[in-house]
Amino acid sequence: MGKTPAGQTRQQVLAFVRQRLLAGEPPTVREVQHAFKFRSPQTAREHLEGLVDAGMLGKESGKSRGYRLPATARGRASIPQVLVPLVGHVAAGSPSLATEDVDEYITVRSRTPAGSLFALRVRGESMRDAGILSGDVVIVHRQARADSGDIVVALIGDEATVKRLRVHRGRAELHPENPDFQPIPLDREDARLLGRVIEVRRTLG
Amino acid sequence: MGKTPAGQTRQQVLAFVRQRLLAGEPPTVREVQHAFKFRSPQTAREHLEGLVDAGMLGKESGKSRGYRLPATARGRASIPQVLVPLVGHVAAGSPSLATEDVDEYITVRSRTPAGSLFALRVRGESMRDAGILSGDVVIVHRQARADSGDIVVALIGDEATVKRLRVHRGRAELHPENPDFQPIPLDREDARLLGRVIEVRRTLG
DNA sequence: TGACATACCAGACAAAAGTCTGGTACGGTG
DNA sequence: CACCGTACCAGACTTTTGTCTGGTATGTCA
Repeated sequence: MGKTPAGQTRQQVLAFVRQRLLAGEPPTVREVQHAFKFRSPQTAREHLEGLVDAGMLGKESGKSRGYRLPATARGRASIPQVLVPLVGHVAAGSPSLATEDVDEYITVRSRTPAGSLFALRVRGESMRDAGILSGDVVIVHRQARADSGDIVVALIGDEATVKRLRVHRGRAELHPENPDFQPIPLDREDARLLGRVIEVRRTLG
Repeated sequence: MGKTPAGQTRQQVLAFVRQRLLAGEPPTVREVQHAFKFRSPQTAREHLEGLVDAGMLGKESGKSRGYRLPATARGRASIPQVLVPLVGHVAAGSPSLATEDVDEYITVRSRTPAGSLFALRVRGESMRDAGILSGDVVIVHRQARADSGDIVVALIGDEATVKRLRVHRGRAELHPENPDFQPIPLDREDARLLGRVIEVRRTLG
């Protein structure tokens, strides 16, 4: 019936599927069918399989909602975007996601797997001279070790704090970047390194 | 059988589902079942539905792979994301995109239409005390006017510069936030306000 | 003109996945 | 102790979804 010019519908199908995939909701064949008012799921399937054959879509065959972004576009060209939880409170116990209350998710461009990143809102002015102000959001890569000079997040007792790590005469210390604050030795019993700050973000009015 | 302490498995199920959702691949009930080696899909379902009842998960009932992030987490996430061009060089002529060379695009969460935003890499230390360092990326909302106190981007001659706008005795001035630099009056012939900085980003190592 | 490709449809089958009924086992609690 | 709630299981039903077979219509190109 209403035949469209060659390749035109296909591009629109690709755009539709891509959008859904980026939203985290892979569409079904029939969802594509209805979005384009096809009267047969097969029509949608032909477009989808065509895009897969052309390498413009990936697919997990047989599984429901199995169409994916192509492996090429994910691995090579651009740095993938991951959703990072902004945790309002870092629990003293486990560094796992489950025990922290998540306020919202932030999109970060990183090659790091999503699970190993979290975001934290900074309180206080102790890192002022490093350009990290109160209210800023820091993206943190979970890691138990860091190099001297790295800006890190550590758990002191029950509180998460952002400082610069300095290894001074073989002893690790957390150095604030503000002359009003004092360094904190990291070898305390109740101190633990949570991760390294890989990005800082600040929103202005 | 292997009964686990109350609520423990549930938290792990939540972590599992959340991770899958963030990866853009919502799991099926049976995928959860197998991930936790339950012998009945119903067991997985009970945990999932429990998490939905507790408001920790959302769900599109009946549909396959229908579990979602809870509405609370999505509410803010639903602020649209726009792709903002990171311009390497701000042309002296027009403030339009076409004449600027775009290095890459950055994802920003903003209700502002995409066309009215651009991003710029900061050079120099003139805004050091405002927490904006050399190499930082600022997201700028194009606007010809701004309030006193706003951090703005202005074109001075052929060069874009980031400063704080101060209206001082009726005269607009661009104030650096670094005592080593001098304020610049904005009423010069070759000066023009490009926009207001709405976000600052810094990537560390 | 015929061979071929694209775009689409009808209707069905089969696998995947959501859902339900009815259970067992264990721990706490009045 | 009986009672309730949590954690789990077996097995089946139903819907959703992927897939297939066999078609029509239209355009291109030798």
